Amino acid sequence: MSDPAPTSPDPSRREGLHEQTVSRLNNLQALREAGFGAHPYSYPRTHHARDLLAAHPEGGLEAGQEWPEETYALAGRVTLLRHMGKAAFADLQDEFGSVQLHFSRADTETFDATKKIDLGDIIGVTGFPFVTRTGQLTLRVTSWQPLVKSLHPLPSKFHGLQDEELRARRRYLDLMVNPERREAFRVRSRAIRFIRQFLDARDFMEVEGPTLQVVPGGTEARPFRTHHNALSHDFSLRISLELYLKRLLVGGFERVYEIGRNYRNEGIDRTHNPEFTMLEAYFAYGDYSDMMRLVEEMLCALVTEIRGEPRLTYGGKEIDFSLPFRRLDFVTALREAAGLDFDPTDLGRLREWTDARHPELRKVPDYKLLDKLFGEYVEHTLVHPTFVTDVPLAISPLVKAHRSRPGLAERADLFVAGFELAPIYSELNDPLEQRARFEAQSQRRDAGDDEAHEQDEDFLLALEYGMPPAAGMGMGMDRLAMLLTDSDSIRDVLLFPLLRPEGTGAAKPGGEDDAPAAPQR
RNA sequence: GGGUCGUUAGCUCAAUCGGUAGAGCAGCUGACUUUUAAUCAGCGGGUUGUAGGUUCAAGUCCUACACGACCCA
Repeated sequence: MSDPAPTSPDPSRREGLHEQTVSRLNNLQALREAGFGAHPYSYPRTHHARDLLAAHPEGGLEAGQEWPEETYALAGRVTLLRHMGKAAFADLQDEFGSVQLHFSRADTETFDATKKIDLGDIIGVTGFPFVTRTGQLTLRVTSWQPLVKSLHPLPSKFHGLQDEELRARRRYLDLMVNPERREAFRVRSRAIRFIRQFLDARDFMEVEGPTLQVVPGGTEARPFRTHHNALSHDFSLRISLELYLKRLLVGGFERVYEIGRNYRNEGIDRTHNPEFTMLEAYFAYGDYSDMMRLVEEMLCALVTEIRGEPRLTYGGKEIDFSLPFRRLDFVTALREAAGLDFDPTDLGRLREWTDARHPELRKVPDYKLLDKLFGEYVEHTLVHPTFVTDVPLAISPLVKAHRSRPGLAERADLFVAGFELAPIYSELNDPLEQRARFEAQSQRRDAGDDEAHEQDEDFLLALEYGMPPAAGMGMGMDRLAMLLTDSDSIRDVLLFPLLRPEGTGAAKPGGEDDAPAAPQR
C-alpha cells in the first residue's frame, strides 16, 4: 500500500505529486478561472436521488418523456462520467442511491467546464427529469456547480475496493465505493436504536457509567492503564459496565441499562477487538429466568424488525429466533457429549477422562475445566438461539449460587451460531458471599492469574447497604451486528477497527505475550 | 507466541524453468449531442512492502523485518 502524495496549493511545489493529483489540481484551478467558487459553504439541495427515482417508477417510462415543470436540486459524488462532445452523462451518488445526469451545451452555459469534473468530485446540480432513448430516467442538468474536488482517484469503479487492509484503514473509501458496507453499518445503527426503544418502552432508564475506573471489574480481562495528571493517579479503562450499574440498583434505580464501549488489552481476531460495544441491563426483583424471557423477546423482535421475519441467515445457516428459545442444561449437555456421568462438584472422574483424551488440557485448572470441555464439545453445535443454563459457579464470581444445585450458578449463557452472545445472571447481592468470592479470586491472582477479578472495596461497601435481588445481562453489540449483517469478522461491523499504525516498528515489551482471548462477555 | 498464505501502476489483477515488468479501468491529447463499465485513435505512468544475500541475471530463490489475512495457542 502506498500513500497518496501530500498536496500543496502552490503549483511550483508539485513535483513529487502523483500525475493524477496534478491533473486534478489543474482542473480545480480551471474551474476557479471559469468563475466557480472552489469550496461553497452550502448547497440548497431539495431532493435525494431516490426521490427522483421514486417519483417516476420504472414501469411507466417511455423514451423521450420529460417533466420540465419539475425541478430537482441534487448533490453528491460523481462516480461515472461519459463525455460525448457536446453532451455528457454522469452518475451522481448520494447517501441513499444514485441517478444519471445529462449535461448538454444546449442546456447549460457552463457545459465546457464539465470537462474539468473528475471522478470523485462532489457537485450540486439542478434540472428536470426526462427519459433517455434507452428508457433510463435521467436528470437534465440546467445548472450545476462544483462543491469540492477530490484530489485522488477513486478505487476501481466496478471492482470496488477489495484490499481488506485498505478497506479498514481508509474506511471512507470502502463506504464510498461499496454500497453494501454502508448498508451493513446502517443495520447496526438500526439494531442499537431498536434495542433502546425496546428497553425504554419497558421502563428501563439508559445511564452512563465511568470509563475511567480505579478497579476495573465485572469480568475477567486485562485492562488498559492510563494516568490522570491532576489527581496524580493511575486509572484503568473499564472492561465491563457491570459494577457501576449495580451501584445504581443500590441507589434505587430499579431498571437500568447502558450501551457503551469496553476496553480489553487482549489480542485481535475475527471476534475480538480491543474496544467494543456492550449492552448491559439490570432489573430489580427478578431472576435469571425472568431475564431469559426479556432477552428472547427482545432478540425475536429485533430480528423481525431488521429482517422482516424472526429468521436470519448467518454463514449459510438459517437461524430461527422464534419464541421460545431452547433451554439446555449445561451439565446434562456435557454429560451427553462426554458419555460420562460426572459430578460437577467432584471432578475426579472427569479429570481422568479428559487427561486420557486431551493431553493439551492437563494444565487447565479444575475451575476452568468444565468450561473448556463445554467449548470443545457443545458450543459449536448451538446454531439456533439456545440458553445454556446453570453453568459452573467457579467461573462466575458475581452470580448467585444456584438455589438447589451445588456447584452451579444461576447463570444462563445465550449461544447463537456457535458463539456466546449474552450471559444472563441472577445477580449476587449477598455482600458477605461477594467478599468471599473476591477473596477466592485474589488467591488465583496471587497464583499468577492476572485476569482474576480484582477486589473492589468500594463496590462491596455499596452491596453492604443492600442491593435488591436483581437479574442482569450483557450482550456484545458487535457480535449482534455480525449476526444481523452476516459478517464473519468483527472488523466488518466496526467502522474503525484497531489496526497497527503503518510505518512504525512493532515495539515488543518483554513478557507481554498474548494470552488466549477471553470471551467478551 | 507458532504455522500457512499474501503485499507488483491510483484501483482490480497478470508475469511459464531465474532471462527486457504487462492488461483492464483510472489519467493525458484528440474525435463524438442519448451514453450505461460508452466507443474510437494516440500517449504517459513502476525503487515489484523494506533491508540484506545468492546469481552473469531476482517480481520470481534465501534471510531478516514491516503490514495484513486465515488457522492454532
